[in-house]
This record gives sequence, C-alpha cells and structure tokens, in this order.
Amino acid sequence: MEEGLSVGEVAAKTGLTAYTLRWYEQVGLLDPIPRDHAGRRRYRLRDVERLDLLTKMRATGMPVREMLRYIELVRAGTHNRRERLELLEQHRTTVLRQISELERDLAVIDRKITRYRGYLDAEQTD
Amino acid sequence: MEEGLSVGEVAAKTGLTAYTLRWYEQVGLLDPIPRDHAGRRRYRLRDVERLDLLTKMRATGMPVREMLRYIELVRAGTHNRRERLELLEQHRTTVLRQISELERDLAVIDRKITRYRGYLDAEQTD
DNA sequence: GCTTGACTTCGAGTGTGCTCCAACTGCGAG
DNA sequence: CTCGCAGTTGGAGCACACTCGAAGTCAAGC
Repeated sequence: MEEGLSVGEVAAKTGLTAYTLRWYEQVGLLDPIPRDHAGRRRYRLRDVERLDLLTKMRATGMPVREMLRYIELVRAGTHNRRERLELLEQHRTTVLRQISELERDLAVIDRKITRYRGYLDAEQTD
Repeated sequence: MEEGLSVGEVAAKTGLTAYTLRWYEQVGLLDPIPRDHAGRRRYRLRDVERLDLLTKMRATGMPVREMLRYIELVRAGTHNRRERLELLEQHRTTVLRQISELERDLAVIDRKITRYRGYLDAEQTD
C-alpha cells in the first residue's frame, strides 16, 4: 500500500476537483506534491491539512491572490507569524462584514417576500 | 428640469457603475429606460426601485440568470406571483445557508488565528 | 496480453459579470 | 463660439477561478 492519498482521493475528501488540485499546486498554493515511482501525486497529511485551511479561505471569499500571499509567508519561515496573523485577522473582519451585509440585504428581500405573501393571502380571500 | 435621474445619478445612488446600468438594461434586467429629447436615459422611480431589489439580489449572490428569470416573471403579469414568491423564498434559503457556511468556515480560520496568537504570546514571554 | 481506469503534462477554453474603448452628440458656462 | 463634460452606441476585452482536451503512462484484473 502506497503512502499518502492520490489526487482522486484528495478531491473526494476536499470537495475540490482533481483539476483544481493540480492547478493549486501549479499556482503555488500547494508545495510540489511528492510523486510515487510512476509519477503520480501522493498527498501527505500536511498537504491535506493545508488544503483544509485553503478551502475555508476560498469558501469565505478570499481571493486566490491573497491566499497565495499567505502561503508565501508560510514558506518564508516562522519569523513572520505576526504578519500571517494580521492577514487572517483582516480576513476575519472582512468575512464578518460580509455576513452582516448579507443579513442586511436579505432583510430587503424578506420585505418583498412579505409583500408577496400579502398579495397572495388577499387573493385567497377574494 | 428634466424628469427622472440620469445614468450618472443612478450610478451614484445604487453603487453600480454607469457601464453596469447600461448592461443591466441591455440584458433585460431593466426595461428600456425612457430617453430625453437628446437620447439620454432618464430613470423613473420604478426603475430605481427595481434596481434597489436587483442590487440586493446580486449582493446576496443571486446569479444574473436567476434575476432575469424573476424579472421575466414580473414582466409577464401579476398572475405568477406565487412563482415569484417561491423564487424569492428559495433564494432566501440559499442565503441563509450561505451565512451559516460562512460562519462554519470562519470558525476554522478563527482556530488558526487563536493558534498564531498562542505562538506569538509564547515568543513574547521568552 | 489486453482492457480499463486512474493518473500524467501542457496548453487552450469557458462562464460570469462586468469594464472599457472609440467615435460621436448635445448642453451649459465663460 | 468654444470648451469640457456627461451622455450615446456597438463591440471588444478583461479578471477570476477554474475546467477541459489530447495524448500518453502505468498497474491491476480478467
């Protein structure tokens, strides 16, 4: 049995496609994934763990560019952890604002929904 | 003084660009905007009101395609209000799910933030 | 030993939602 | 009258994040 997971297994696990996984590696979000004797990718635990964070970053709307900035900090060593922290904290703030904007905007749509329900109720009682 | 607002005024009011406003009209999200004697758009109250809803739909992630479906229902008359209501309710559900996914994903990032704070505190006390 | 299926690379293509350019028109201020 | 500005059109271009096609490799199962 081979060490590590194949691209297909990681795709299944992360919800990304195999295409996307290769592309993430290509653009530098993932470090070069080790290959087995046949040249096939074998994702290590740390690769999958990184993907865990990366997918959450993406899912919360962080642009790939900024994810890459973060990863480059990670690669540069541990001395820049304050900078990494700041990047994450800033993103956190962005996401919180995002959530509250969604809630605010949804309220407008909710009012519309209420209005339609009113129309339809009125029709009903005609 | 002319009736209605110019494209620039509506842009300022809605936060969309003039380019986008013309494009919305072109793709059918807005009914053809009446022109003044010089051929310039004059947005009526109802156009601006529609934009109010449209921008909230977009801001909450509704694809333009689906917005268009809604607008086509509006154009088709009042008999399909139940269908419009369903579309809005479905979108509402989507947005609520979106919010809770953001919260869930943010929690992962928060854990990372906490870890970095831990590292940095430890460093501090070295 | 052949087929099947998952993998490889490279580069091109796609969908979405704008965004902009070029060339032109018309209005108001000075 | 001229300037500058805001508007017009049609069509091209762009950023982003994938997504896919083609052609080939390899190993396992029948």
